[in-house]
Amino acid sequence: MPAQTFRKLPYRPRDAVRTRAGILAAATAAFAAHGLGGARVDEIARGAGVNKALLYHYFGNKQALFLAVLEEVYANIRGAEAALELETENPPEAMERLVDFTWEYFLEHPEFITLLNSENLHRARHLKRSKQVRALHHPLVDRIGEILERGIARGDFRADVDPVQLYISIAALGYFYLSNAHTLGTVFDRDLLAESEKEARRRHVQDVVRGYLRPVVLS
Amino acid sequence: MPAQTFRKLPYRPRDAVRTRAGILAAATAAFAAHGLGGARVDEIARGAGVNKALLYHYFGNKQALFLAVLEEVYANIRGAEAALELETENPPEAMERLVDFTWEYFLEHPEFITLLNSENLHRARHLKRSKQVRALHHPLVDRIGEILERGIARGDFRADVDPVQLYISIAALGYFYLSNAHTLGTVFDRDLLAESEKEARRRHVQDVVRGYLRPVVLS
Amino acid sequence: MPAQTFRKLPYRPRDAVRTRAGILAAATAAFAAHGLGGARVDEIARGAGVNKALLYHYFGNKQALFLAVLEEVYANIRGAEAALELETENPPEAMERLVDFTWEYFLEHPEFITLLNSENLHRARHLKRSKQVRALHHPLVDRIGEILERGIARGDFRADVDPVQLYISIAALGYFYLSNAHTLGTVFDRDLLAESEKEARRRHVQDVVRGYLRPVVLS
Amino acid sequence: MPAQTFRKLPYRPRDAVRTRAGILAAATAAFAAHGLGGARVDEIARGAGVNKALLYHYFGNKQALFLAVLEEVYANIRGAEAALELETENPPEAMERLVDFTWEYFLEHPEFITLLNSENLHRARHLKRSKQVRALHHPLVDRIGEILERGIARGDFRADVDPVQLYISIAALGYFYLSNAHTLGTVFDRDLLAESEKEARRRHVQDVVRGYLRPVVLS
DNA sequence: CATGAATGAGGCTTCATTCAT
DNA sequence: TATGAATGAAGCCTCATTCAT
Repeated sequence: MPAQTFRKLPYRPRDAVRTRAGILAAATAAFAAHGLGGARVDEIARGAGVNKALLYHYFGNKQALFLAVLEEVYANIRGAEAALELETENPPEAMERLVDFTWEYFLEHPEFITLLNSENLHRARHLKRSKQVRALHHPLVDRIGEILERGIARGDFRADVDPVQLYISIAALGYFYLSNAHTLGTVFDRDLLAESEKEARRRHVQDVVRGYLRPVVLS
Repeated sequence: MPAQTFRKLPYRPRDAVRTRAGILAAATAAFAAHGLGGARVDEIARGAGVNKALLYHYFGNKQALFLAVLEEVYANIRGAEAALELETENPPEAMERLVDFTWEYFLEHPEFITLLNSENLHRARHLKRSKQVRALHHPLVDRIGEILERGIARGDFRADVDPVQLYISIAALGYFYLSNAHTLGTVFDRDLLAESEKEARRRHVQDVVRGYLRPVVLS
Repeated sequence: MPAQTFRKLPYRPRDAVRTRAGILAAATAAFAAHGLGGARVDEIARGAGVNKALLYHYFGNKQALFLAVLEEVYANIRGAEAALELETENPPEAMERLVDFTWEYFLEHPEFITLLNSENLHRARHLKRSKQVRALHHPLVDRIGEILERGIARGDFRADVDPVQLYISIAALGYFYLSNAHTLGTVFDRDLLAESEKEARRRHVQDVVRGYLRPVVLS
Repeated sequence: MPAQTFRKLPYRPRDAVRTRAGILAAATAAFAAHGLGGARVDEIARGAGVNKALLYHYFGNKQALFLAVLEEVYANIRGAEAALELETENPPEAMERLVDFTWEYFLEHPEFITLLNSENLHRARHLKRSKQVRALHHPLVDRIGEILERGIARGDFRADVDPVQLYISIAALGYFYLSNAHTLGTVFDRDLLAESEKEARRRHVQDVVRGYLRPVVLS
């Protein structure tokens, strides 16, 4: 009840930047929890502590707001990723770091998963309109390519690896597990989100990627 | 089954069964296309060529209908899977068959993916109520376990593999690619659903699984 | 309060034709009173004693409902007009009847005027989509043409009259007076809608039309 | 008018007058295009290049702004009319000039028509509050009365003409044609706003007024 | 078994207007 | 004088569901 007190009293920010960010945050939460169609504009406005009309003033409509959210979460993950130290002497270690980062990012940002699922249900209709998002991903592919090259040169990795395929697989192994944890947990009767299970999955994913990348030995 | 039957015209028995199946088919299509929240009861009824009230008569409400759809698609995939010949002499080949089957099933049954995504958005709320679905999955885990055992015994596979983790990974590598093809295709600027790309993915998935399962060689 | 009683109790018609007509009537009243933009769907539904959703079920949207109203009022005026006995021996008398009818119709159907004004504000956007309305007006032009021909032949009328221009003038003299009675009354400080004034206008319109149609005498 | 004036930059005096006029012009355009209810305060402010709050500062509210617009357009038409040279030796010529002026004014000021229609939809609620508008119209009636008197005295005109009725008819013949051009054009399948049609209408209106005013000849 | 008619609740969006500076 | 930020009220429309036959 104190929160209310703060919101009701003269805490109307009148700070466009902060208000906009607040709306975006509330929208991210709502879209993540219920999907684009399931989220309620009313709830978002309430969550941001503003009037619905203001939301429309800033973002135009629900779909544009959804796109803004998508662009932000993409910028966030790629931003965090960019901060990784991957240009190490040791390509397998770099790869391990990338795998760990990806798994942990999904784990700590469940909204990323639901948001992308929702966008895919709509066949990426919104994202396709984005002008920034493509550019965000070139560096990622380049960096993975460089790690692979160095690793192949050193004999750490097998030679025939497509960086995009590899990245999709790294993501897939974590994303699918988390995205579908509820149905998988139900049908396999196993609490996949228990801490120990999550740690087991992390190791499994590392194993799969490492195992796959091992050079092929001819007997 | 008196005179009425004749007076009221083509009242073939089993109509009820067929009508029910028609509704289920229309519902599958609608839920797959738009998700649970996005599908319209009106559209389902129209698609099945029946009155909305009849749909309620048969299934009670939208959510129960959704669960019926889920149960059906799970039964379908597990049924097709069960028909696979995996008890071969050659465990790597059996594994390859399972991987191919899984990839191809997802490819040919895109509804399976959207339906599960939708159910996961709802944290498997409906599926948890199902009494049949769990039983459906025991054989799957058992069979994978058997293949692994035989393969390990023969030195085909590494020794530390959890069948459930493995199955989740096999599914993940295909499912995520297809489920997120639209966003991935957009951000990587690549048509992941082109025939050649799909075939490349199939090979990649095989490579990953085979690579992972290779016994660990100590130098 | 008895009306309510009837509406609230099992007087849900379940008679599609009657319900539809009721909605149309309520819509006519509302659009006439407030224009297309000013009328409220809520008010229309309440006026018809039905739920808003039903209105959308029958008419699709507000604009389609507006068009349905327009088509109905046009059909009504042209229908009433068609019932006039104009094929008399005496063309001036026929003309007089048409003038009187037109004036009185506008007087007794003020909704016709506001509806058309509203549609003209929208540049006839809705009416242009109508398939029926054009056909409705051919007979009118033909009949006026015939009266004129006979009158000219008999020396009752001047010779150079375009039937469409004439009809527009006959309508104009009454329509504008009634349509703009409020502003005209205000600026000229005169109650143009008093009974005596209306009767005076009727005579004036007859005078103008008769005066105009008189054959031109060369001195 | 101290230092501030120089510090705050181009604060020309009389800006207020110009700003007000700009708002009025934008409002006239918007109300003419969409009616009172259909016009958007936002659009008016944008059109005037000012902040919405300023508009409220100057005019109080939308309805008061609408009244201001009405008063201006009435002042404009009566002002232009007053500049006509009607006190000629030749009453029929004076009448012809008035008819031409009226027609042409409507033609060149379509906003006048839509604004009055909108005000009449509201039963002249705003205009009735105006203190200036009534006074504006006395001279008009007087002048028409004088022309009529002189013409009757000279035997140019019939004797029983009410100046207000006559003016209303002169206005009606042009106003209704233009106001309802879209619906009339649609139902009669004729482009009433083509240049040739407009010129034909002008001549027709002149014919009707002249024909009506001709003295009644007793055979 | 099957249907057409009807509805309550709620969703997205718009808009005139006011506030704080 | 002028502004950008913010809002309450309401408008159009949709949707899952029920009723009466």
